Amino acid sequence: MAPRSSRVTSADVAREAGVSRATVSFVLNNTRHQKITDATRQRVLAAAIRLGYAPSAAARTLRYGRSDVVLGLLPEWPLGFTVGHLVQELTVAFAKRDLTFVVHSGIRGARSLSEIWKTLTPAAVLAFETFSDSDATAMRAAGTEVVVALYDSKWLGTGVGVAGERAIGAAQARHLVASHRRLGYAYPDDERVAVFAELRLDGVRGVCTDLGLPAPEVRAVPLTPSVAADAIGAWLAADPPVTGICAFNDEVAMSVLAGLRHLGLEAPRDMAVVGVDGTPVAAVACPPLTTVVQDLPAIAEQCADTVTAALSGAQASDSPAEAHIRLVVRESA
Amino acid sequence: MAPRSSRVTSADVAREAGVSRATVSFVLNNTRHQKITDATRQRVLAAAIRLGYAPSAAARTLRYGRSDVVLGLLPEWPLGFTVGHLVQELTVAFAKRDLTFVVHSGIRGARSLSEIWKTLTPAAVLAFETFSDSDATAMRAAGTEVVVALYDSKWLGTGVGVAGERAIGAAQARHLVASHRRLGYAYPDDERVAVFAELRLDGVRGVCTDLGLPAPEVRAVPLTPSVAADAIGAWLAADPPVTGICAFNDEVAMSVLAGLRHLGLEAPRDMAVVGVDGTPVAAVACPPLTTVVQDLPAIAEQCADTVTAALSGAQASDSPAEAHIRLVVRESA
DNA sequence: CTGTTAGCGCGTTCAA
DNA sequence: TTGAACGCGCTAACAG
Repeated sequence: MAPRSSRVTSADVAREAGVSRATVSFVLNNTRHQKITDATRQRVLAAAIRLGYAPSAAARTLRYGRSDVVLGLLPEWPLGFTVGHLVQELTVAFAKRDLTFVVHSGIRGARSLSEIWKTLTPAAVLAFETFSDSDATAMRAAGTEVVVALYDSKWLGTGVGVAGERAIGAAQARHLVASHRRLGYAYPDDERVAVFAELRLDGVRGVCTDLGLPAPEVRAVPLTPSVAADAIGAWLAADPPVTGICAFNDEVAMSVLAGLRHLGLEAPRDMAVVGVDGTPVAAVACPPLTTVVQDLPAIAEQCADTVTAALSGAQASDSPAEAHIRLVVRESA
Repeated sequence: MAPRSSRVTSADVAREAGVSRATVSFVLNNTRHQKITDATRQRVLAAAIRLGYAPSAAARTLRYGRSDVVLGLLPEWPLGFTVGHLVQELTVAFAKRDLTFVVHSGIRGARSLSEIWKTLTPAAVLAFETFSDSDATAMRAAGTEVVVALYDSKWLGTGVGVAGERAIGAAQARHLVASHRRLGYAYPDDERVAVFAELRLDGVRGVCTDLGLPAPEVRAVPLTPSVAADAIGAWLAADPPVTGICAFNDEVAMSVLAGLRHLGLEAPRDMAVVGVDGTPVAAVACPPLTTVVQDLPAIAEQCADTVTAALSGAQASDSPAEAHIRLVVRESA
């Protein structure tokens, strides 16, 4: 590592304003129960601006034990529209609460979890996937207060995470059961998203059970039209045939649509398909895709609430998962 | 801010191993020209492990003047598959070089740029969009060595950024001119990606000019089939008709395909379309989309090389933009 | 040759 | 309002 470069420090400001470093600190942090003359305050503020003073976050972090960073740990699976959007909303939500949200991709080959939080000393860690107990313990020991895995049953919130995913599957199923007696589930061809897929599938199963319908017929549907066509053939060959498909997400749903075209069939006439995510392309699918969208700004707000509450030792209130979910009905179902 | 919690420090390790804190530091950093007995070394290492010692990054950063963080500043526009993938590859590339790559979304409503780098004291900042000179100056003054805007003409590399985007447009055009005399450019319906769109369009223009063909006919194509159909109508009504379309990206390309279906037309018979990005859905488009993909791992490596070179005061070598681009030919063109 | 002492970097805060 | 000390790791200079 190279040596540091010049920097304006609080000592420089103190010298410029003719006061002590302590006074500079008091003024800049509006410390209560420390009476500072208005004249002194102005002198310090002016000096700070004149010199372009920027407090060292490192020193602050060293002192407090943790930074104002909230670390988002992204999963290894491909990041699409939804995760990107959620990250943006989380960034805004945390900014409102004076926290800096940064994201690190937890991809294999990247740095180990411990190296990352050691580097950042975050106030809170928000992970998509579960991490080990030892990691969690170590983080807490290092000063990170909140440690949350979004898609883990340990997560407290009901509006996001586990319950939210179930509600997504349920919403798909409820739309289809109006005109289809037998549902299928188009499972993603990617091990890494299995956690999600299982939860959403669970939601579909729940609706089927509640209505006394047969359990959904699960098939993996990769993003290859010909292979998707095979899955469709099997669904339609069942007795009674499976005609309503809940797809894991819009991509998988569009693959089902491609499979239908491959067989010379048509949605929703021969088979109805519902996706998840409300990606922009879903609107230009063939036919335009009916899909379940989540209210990501609301989810982000709730996440941020939970984290800030935990940071101050309180408990945040939950909002129901259903409130965050909406069905966009287009032509595919 | 709440007070800090307990933490294992180098002093604890020193006490446990029966040596001074200096010795602990020497051992843990493999400091040259400081001979440490193997026995002592083992004792320190053992103590560190036993206690679960994790050096404070804040203290290190305070000492060195900057952290080992490389900050990626994401643009405000929607983050899709490609940016997500690039972030993953950059994370891996920087990890190889012992740097921690984190990303912050520069969305409106988020924290100001200055607050972010003050918080992180990054070794380098990698931005997708240009930032102001005052920001750049302030960052350098604060100890951040490298400050780069990827899609800015100031960027040195030829393989990524500006030159890369031009090469993408050129690749699209070169594929189409084999069988189409008049090209169209499907421009995105989003102000925020105009920087990109202009560069890619420039690449298309260049090929047309070189071959003595008319300049590409530019039309905005939103993600609405009926509106896309209008654009297609205009293209086909031209004299001679525009029959080869370079789309800004796969989404826009798929919208063009939807517009064709809307008119009862078919690609590539009535109009050929080439996308950009190689998104997974492009493979299940109707018809499957021909698209230009970038070698993101290679681009990430080159970015990381440039940054590390700059961090050590050297100059990295460039590789040509064309080497990072590949055409995936499917059915749409 | 091996290991220690001492002080720095910067903002915060207690005691005076 | 301020001097002094603290948080934690690094390293030049020095002692054994």
